[in-house]
Amino acid sequence: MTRRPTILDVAAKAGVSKSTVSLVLQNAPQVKDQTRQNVRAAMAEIGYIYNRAAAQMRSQSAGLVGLVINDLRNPFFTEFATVLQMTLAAKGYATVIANSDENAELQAELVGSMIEHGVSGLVVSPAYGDGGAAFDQIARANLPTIQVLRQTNTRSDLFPFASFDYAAGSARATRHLMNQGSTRIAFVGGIDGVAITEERKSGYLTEMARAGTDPLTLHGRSTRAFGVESAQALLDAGADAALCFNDLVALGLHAGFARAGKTLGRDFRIVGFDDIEDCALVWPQISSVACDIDGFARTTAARLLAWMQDGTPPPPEHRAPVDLVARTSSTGRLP
Amino acid sequence: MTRRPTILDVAAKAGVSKSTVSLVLQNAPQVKDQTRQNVRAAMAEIGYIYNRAAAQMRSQSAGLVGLVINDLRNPFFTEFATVLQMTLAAKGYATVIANSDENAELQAELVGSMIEHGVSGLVVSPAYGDGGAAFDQIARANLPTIQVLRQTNTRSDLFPFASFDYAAGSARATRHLMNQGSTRIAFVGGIDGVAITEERKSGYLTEMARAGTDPLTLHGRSTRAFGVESAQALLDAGADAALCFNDLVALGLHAGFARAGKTLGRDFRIVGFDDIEDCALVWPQISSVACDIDGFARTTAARLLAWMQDGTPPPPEHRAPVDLVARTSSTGRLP
DNA sequence: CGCGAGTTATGGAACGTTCCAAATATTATC
DNA sequence: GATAATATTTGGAACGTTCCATAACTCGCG
Repeated sequence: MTRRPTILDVAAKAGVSKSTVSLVLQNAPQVKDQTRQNVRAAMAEIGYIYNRAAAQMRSQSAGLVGLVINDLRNPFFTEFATVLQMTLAAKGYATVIANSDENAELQAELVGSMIEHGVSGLVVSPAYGDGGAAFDQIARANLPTIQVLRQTNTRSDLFPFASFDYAAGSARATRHLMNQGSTRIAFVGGIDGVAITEERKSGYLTEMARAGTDPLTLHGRSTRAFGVESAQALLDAGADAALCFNDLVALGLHAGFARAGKTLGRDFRIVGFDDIEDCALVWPQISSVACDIDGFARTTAARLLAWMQDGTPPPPEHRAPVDLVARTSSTGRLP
Repeated sequence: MTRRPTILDVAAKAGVSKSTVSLVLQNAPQVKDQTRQNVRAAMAEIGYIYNRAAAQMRSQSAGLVGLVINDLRNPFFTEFATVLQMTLAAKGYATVIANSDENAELQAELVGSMIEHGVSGLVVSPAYGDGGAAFDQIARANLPTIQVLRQTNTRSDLFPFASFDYAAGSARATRHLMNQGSTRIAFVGGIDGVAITEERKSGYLTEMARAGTDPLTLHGRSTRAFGVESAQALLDAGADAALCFNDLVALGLHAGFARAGKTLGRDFRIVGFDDIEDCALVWPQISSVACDIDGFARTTAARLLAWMQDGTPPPPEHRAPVDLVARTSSTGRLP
């Protein structure tokens, strides 16, 4: 096994200097087309492989972006990660994706590893808990970093925050349920006290207060399993509708009510949050507050790129609009 | 903004040579504990950040592993990717994850980019189509690479293949449906002619032949949407049970039959494939051929590590056992 | 105190790029 | 055909590590 060819070998083969080869590699405009072709041919012929580590060492940029997600198994985050990765790949950046699994310590380690790998920027959906260590490292390395979907660090000059306008979405969904005739509306899922839960609950609380009705909240982990369990609890509490913290909870309720022999949209109304694909693919279909996660991921990628390349940081806080998608689970109408 | 400190700065601070600092960085045993501590303290004090690019350039290893997945949005693959990444992270490797989105051309690009980034090994669940370019590149770079879950390249000496024993699983599931009293069993989903479809179908065909019954296949994309559509087609064809290509199709059928007013487990029996979490979290619960994807991911990580570090390649072909999990959708019994 | 055998620590030479200033080739202008 | 202007190419010096051969310590023992 012979050693990998370098630009020196390419240069020798093509009869030019290594500098010229380097220029070709960087698509510099000042090389003659003829030369460029010769060099390209030489590269192909000897099977040259670009050594990014060497380039990075000299130029301080690796064409690498880090993505740390608190729960990669959640389809909402998976979709975000997938679209972000694909958008960045189209711009020539590779993405190091890691799942912190809601573990702040692990998150700090992952961030450290990514910084060592020379990422040029980071996108973080932070884990709950003490994220201090992770963000300190980032601050020290002075890396463009966007906090998405959750904000655990309030230094929004350093770590601008981008998310959805959850409060507006939950208010909208609550009014929708009221308009459908529901009177005992519950809020289900989300861990009490956590910022995102409070946001997604705030619109609900506002609307309930305005209507003069007492709120009814059932907090817990935002999983299908929790949703399954909660169905009976809701019936026992005399609720006739629920706004769910996210679609996983809604899907859980969906199963729970099916088990209890209740028909969604008629016996009980629910609205989910995030509008993941599954909502339209179960029966009855689930209404949900739609977050355009694809568009959001693309916007995030664009902002990160602008920050990394031109040094223009995104606004400290950004709220993408959300939209209510009414389906059978809240309207009772079949599509 | 001052420049990042290097080992030279650390060395100066700690009053040792750069070589010693390097030794400490590599946890070499021959440095005195006292010295090690001094160096560590110096690093902490000046906020030293390890420069992996420089290290990689010299030592030819980046502590990076590439993972290319044909469909990262599929929960089955997401789970695999997540566990693999976390297992590798525990061993000090960062994972570059990319979604080829079933696009062979994109896949080749992604693989190229990963090789340039100096990955020490690859795990690929290949896209259908001409994967030649991607595998040629890998072969040229001579990188340990495991093909998982799908095999598009047959050079199993270079690209060992690891997957599940699908044929056994589908036979098992088919017999199970027969034992429940189903007589017109269909196979639904999977693209005709594709290797994995044939595998997952083979056990079904064998058992049907043995029972002297004509098989009934309904091929198509392996998505929930296809499953939703297929429910009516199955009823029209007079089927009374279905073995699904994967759980997404089964979940689609689940919704489709709910829409048609049919009760799974009584009016119609289905068994899915992969046993993703959702199967137990919908109602009625879906029977499925369980693939221990977590264990599989961990095994894959271990084999890749062994190959990268000790040069011992895994066996050319590995089939992890599968298990049938019978639930309401095929037995009619409530849990 | 001097010696040998370990232990620890060290300076210099890689590694394969990019960057820079300067050299050389080409073209336009008179 | 000479000169200026522009287009293209080029060597050499970085970049921050690891590796290697060698140097400098430390200790026990005669």
